[in-house]
Amino acid sequence: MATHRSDTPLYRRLARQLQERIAAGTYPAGSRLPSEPELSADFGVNRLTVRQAVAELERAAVLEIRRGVGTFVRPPAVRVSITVDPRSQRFDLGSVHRALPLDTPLPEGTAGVVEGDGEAVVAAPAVGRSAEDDEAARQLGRTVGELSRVDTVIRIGGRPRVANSYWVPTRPLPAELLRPGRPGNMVLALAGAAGVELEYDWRAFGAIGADLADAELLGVPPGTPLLVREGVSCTPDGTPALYVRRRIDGSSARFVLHYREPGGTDGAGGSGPAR
Amino acid sequence: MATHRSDTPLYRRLARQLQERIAAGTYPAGSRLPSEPELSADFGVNRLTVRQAVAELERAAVLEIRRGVGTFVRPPAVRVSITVDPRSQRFDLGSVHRALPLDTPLPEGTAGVVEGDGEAVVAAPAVGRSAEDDEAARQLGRTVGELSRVDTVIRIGGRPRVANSYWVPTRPLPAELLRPGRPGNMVLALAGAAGVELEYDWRAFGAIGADLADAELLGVPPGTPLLVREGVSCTPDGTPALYVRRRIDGSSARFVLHYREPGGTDGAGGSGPAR
DNA sequence: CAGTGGTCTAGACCACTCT
DNA sequence: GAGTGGTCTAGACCACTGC
Repeated sequence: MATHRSDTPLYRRLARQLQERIAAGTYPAGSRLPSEPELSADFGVNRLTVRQAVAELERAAVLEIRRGVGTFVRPPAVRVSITVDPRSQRFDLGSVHRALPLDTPLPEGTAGVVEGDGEAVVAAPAVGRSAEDDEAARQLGRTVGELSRVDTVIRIGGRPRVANSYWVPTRPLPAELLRPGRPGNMVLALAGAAGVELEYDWRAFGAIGADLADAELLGVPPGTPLLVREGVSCTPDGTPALYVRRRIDGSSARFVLHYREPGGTDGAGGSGPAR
Repeated sequence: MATHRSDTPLYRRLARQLQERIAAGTYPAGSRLPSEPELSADFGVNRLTVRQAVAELERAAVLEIRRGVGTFVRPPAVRVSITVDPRSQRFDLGSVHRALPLDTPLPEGTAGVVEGDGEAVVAAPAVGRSAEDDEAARQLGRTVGELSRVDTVIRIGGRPRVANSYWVPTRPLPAELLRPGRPGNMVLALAGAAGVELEYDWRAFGAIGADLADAELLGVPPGTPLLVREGVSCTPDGTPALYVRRRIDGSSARFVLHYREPGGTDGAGGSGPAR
């Protein structure tokens, strides 16, 4: 292994070999890889080099590492679909979408709604000089001093899956609304507090690695790919009234937008994303 | 540093300290961090521990590492907005959106459309037994044997930014259409080859770390957070006719969906996402 | 308890960038 | 050439998991 001449680093060649073995079925989905000391001996490289290769494949969602247990080949993704209604500011949470054939058993922890699910306030931080606060002020056409902010977390299937930050040009907000732990749909609560109706202006989708704060909120390692959905909602007369920024654990959830009416011909035999 | 008792690992405490210094302005945006040996000496930890902390902050898009030069505090993101028209299958590429105050200078390499921009074929792989191929077959309600596949890359601002895979139940496809390097909008070409019109059925957004193949195509390190946009388009009678899967470098581009008509009141003084 | 992955150190050599 | 980050090794100790 170490004798093989190449300009690509050893750990990446090792990662490629592991991925090839997975694709070839040598390590089938769900199976345990040889332990790090074993791989280290088999390939004749240091254990740290093995770890570097394994870490890359873990970030690419090819492997799943369970501390004290072993490293496993990830089965095909099963993710929560979050279906968005463009009219109301409402999600349809908890619909489980299986991305692969129907005979794949559901992994544990991906089932439907459980106790404690839903949205809850985690903090109401002062709107200061963070880059996010400045961005919110810009998007709403206000100064940071005019804004209030609320941070929430949405739990699905018992796990925190979405971290949210809301900025509104309403100050002060009712204290009850900001109480940590307060449950309930925050968009509706904010619209109610401001006494306005809200309509989508625009929404944008991006992807970023979890920073240290989001990693803690969502219970994932820093750097985990997060789906970021941000946007502005307006009152019916077009005044920007809400800037939202949501961070979603990318490996466990996805946003689905439907363009055709439900009940139409489904050529895939009902196997499309849950609605 | 090393004497400080805590159950959080040393490298993460170091990462947190670095992030605090960045937030506090000790290391301003765009500035160079002390070199790894310097940080190693300053904090009294091994260089590998420093590297672990820096690597986390790099994946979280807080730092940018330039080999042989140094490690820098990332300036506020400037990203290409990809605006989607829900009717046609068309993008509006190349519109640059600045996420932060307007006096921030544009970094190099983020300007408008340059030579070589646009979509080009990179491969027409056989539709075999990969997990993606199976998923495409399932979504289109076909067997893998009935499908053709084309992979393309879209370049914006001179850099590859979007990797695409298309599956269609048309076989064989015209050889000219599959020629590596062939430029032009692939959705339109595929619709033309099949002699049909295409409408959106659904689109889903997710986030995932780049696997080894996508990392090479996009010129980013494996594990880089990618925005994944996938979906099915139908013919007007509702027959699934195209499954698309796009992977977009999350740090440099985002998808924008507009819900209000253009020309309406823009309370933010025209500072919203490019249209 | 044995085995797994997680962290940390010390030291070495290399490839790259800029001057 | 000097300084930067990139890779790799050897060895150690720890925390977690499951039997």
